[in-house]
Amino acid sequence: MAEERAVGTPVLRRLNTAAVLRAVRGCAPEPVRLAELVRLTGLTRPTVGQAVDDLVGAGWLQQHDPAATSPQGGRPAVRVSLRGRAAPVLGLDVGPHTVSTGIDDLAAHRLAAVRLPVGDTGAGRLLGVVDEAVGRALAEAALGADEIAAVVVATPGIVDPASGRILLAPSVPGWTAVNLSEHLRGRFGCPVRVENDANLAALAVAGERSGAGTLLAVQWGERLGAGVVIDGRLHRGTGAAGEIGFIRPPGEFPDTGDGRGPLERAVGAEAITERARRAARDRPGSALRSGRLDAPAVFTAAAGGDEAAVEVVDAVAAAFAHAIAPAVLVLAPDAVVIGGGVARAGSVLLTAITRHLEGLTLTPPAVEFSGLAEDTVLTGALRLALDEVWGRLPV
Amino acid sequence: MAEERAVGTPVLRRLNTAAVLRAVRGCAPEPVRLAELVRLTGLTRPTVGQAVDDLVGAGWLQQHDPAATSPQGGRPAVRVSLRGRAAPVLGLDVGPHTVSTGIDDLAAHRLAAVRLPVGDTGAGRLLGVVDEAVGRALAEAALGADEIAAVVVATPGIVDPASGRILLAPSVPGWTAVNLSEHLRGRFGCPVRVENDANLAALAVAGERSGAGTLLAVQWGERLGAGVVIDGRLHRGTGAAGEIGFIRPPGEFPDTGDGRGPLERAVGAEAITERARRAARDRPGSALRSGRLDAPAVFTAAAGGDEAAVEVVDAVAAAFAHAIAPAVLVLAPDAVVIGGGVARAGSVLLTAITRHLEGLTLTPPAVEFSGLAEDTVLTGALRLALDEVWGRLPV
DNA sequence: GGGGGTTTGTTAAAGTCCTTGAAATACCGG
DNA sequence: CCGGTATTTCAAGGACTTTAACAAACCCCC
Repeated sequence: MAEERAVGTPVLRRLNTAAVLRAVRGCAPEPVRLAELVRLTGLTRPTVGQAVDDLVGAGWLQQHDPAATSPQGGRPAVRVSLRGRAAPVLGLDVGPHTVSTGIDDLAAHRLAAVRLPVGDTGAGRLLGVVDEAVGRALAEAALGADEIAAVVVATPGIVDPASGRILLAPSVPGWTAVNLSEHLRGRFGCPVRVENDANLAALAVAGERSGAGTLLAVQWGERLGAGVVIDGRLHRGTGAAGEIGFIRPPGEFPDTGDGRGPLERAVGAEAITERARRAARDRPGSALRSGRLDAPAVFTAAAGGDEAAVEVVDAVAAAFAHAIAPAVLVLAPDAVVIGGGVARAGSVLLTAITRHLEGLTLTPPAVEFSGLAEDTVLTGALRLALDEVWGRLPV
Repeated sequence: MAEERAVGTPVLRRLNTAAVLRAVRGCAPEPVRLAELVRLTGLTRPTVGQAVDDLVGAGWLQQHDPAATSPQGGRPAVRVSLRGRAAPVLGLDVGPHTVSTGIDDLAAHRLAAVRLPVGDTGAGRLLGVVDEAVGRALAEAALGADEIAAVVVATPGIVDPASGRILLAPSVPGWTAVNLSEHLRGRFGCPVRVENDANLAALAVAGERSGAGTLLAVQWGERLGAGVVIDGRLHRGTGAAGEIGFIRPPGEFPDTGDGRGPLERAVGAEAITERARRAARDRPGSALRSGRLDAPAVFTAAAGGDEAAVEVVDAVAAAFAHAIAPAVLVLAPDAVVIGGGVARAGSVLLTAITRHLEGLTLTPPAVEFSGLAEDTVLTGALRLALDEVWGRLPV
């Protein structure tokens, strides 16, 4: 049955202490006056005082000198702020070419950031690079592995929610055989969560926007992935949610044998280049025939009005819009945010996608580019780790 | 900022009383011994006693005679149960042909059920039928309109979550002009919520299954709609979530001018009949040429091995699978449950859809028929209304 | 330099609630 | 009529928050 927890008076203390801690977090990174906390939490002065004493004692908060800033005449206020090092979290983005890791403190301050290239692909080698990146980051933050409060790892492929095992990762050969979460759990004494990279990127994108609402965040580069964030929380479904790369768009796109999905073969960065190459063949005057031909070049040419490039962009936008339209109809997201390499395409692609989606959906979502840079996935991993820590407020 | 509620000792009482009430609900409709509640809630005897006294005083619980059932030797236990009439809820399913209404008590006991046909279509007339159905149901349950604690109305079309206005309802001409929620709010003193009918059906289907997980519940008849339920909660998105009828499947399906979406024109019950008619034309021996030709007949013929019928069913299944595959990839639901008229098709359709989905998705969901009967939508409306009441436990 | 004003911190008493443990109650079977 | 059993009732004790009054520290201004 619904085994409810017994509720005695001590629970009140827990609740109030947690409320105070959250209030302090809401003001981070600024130190807060206790009187301000009274106003924020609605609790009374003695209660807040008690809670703050407890939190300082447990290492969650640090007291500041009353010396600084005395705004109005009156007794100098005690000011407290988050003691970030109380529960630092580690994020890890394991990609086929690069391993990025970062350490954030409780207040989301970056304590360390390390990025290492992966020379030759190979799962065993990758694990070594992961270890080295983690070691360097810990050294940079001057922390021991046992001090880390939560670890979140981003990896391509599908992750089993329960075990953290990687079930499918076409882009890293042999990667599914490695039990990454097991490996890291041995090194850290805290929960280690492995999550799909596109999902974490979605979380990062959602963090940039307002909390509520539904978001479909697409990562669009050579490969395509997406994450669904509903009211600030990641939607995982049975585990493989957001795998838009395997949507089958109209038309035939032969299997490339490298594990890519149909949509990736149709509108991935490489496919865009290939489309442009074919389009340029029939257009002697096209800008696509001169200079280096890659996806950015196609978008630049389209922005300049080059007919062949515009056609390519429109075809790509149409294929993408048709592919995601059913999902947009079912989810009715507030926005579709596009990140990854293609996000640097400029507005040509955006407007085309918007136009096509308008004809295919009932309440067309806003279509936007993500403003986040290369470390989107890492940001999302750290964000999820922080959420995890804040979720189990161990006051 | 995060305006936290002040937490004093009285809050404890609220919490515990609510826990007791939930525990009683968990045992409904059976009366519960107080000692049992102590075990269920983990609270102590005096606390439970206090809470029960409060709840009986407020009318939420009713005490039973100790006369009945004395299982073991010992002092007869005080037994309490939900006083259903404390907060009855009213559900309303407004369809183009029928208006159904029902009243449930707190324990989800049906107190009244009224179903009225709508003679001629027309928004004004429909409103009159709604009023009559509500009036009859109230009379049947011997309740006044002011005693109802929550009202949920199911309507076709897209509903604005904020105002409750109907934004788009192709199947009922003029229906968007009627402010249904305003009309009912004038009659009831409680919250009135208007919700898309397919969404409510989804909620009902989810209620039949275990609580957690992601569910895509499709209503498949002349028209197609769906609802998304995630961990027991309805996903609305911007308001139009689940409108799968407007997915555009491959192939051309001319606009019929009655507001139907492309997928409805491709695989709706009527489209199935039309497909069968065309298939039968070329097959002199087909079972489809004899007898009445409608969707059930097609499925029956396919189950019997009729070649033309099998082809039709397979084509329909393929179109449906292709249409929802992108949504399945993005959502990764545990199950796709199909209700509505087509759900009585038998397993021919199911297996065909399952087969096609397996090739189109990474983690194919279970595809099932809903076991619920005609009043699925009404059940969902009542369920949501009850959730609403239980959500704002006004202890 | 001293007093008023202001803001904040401190402390003790009171109130509310939950818990503990012992005693009382009510029914059964023999 | 008497133990046995399960439940209820009652009173004392402990934990927490609140209220309210008081003390501290700083500013400004005369």
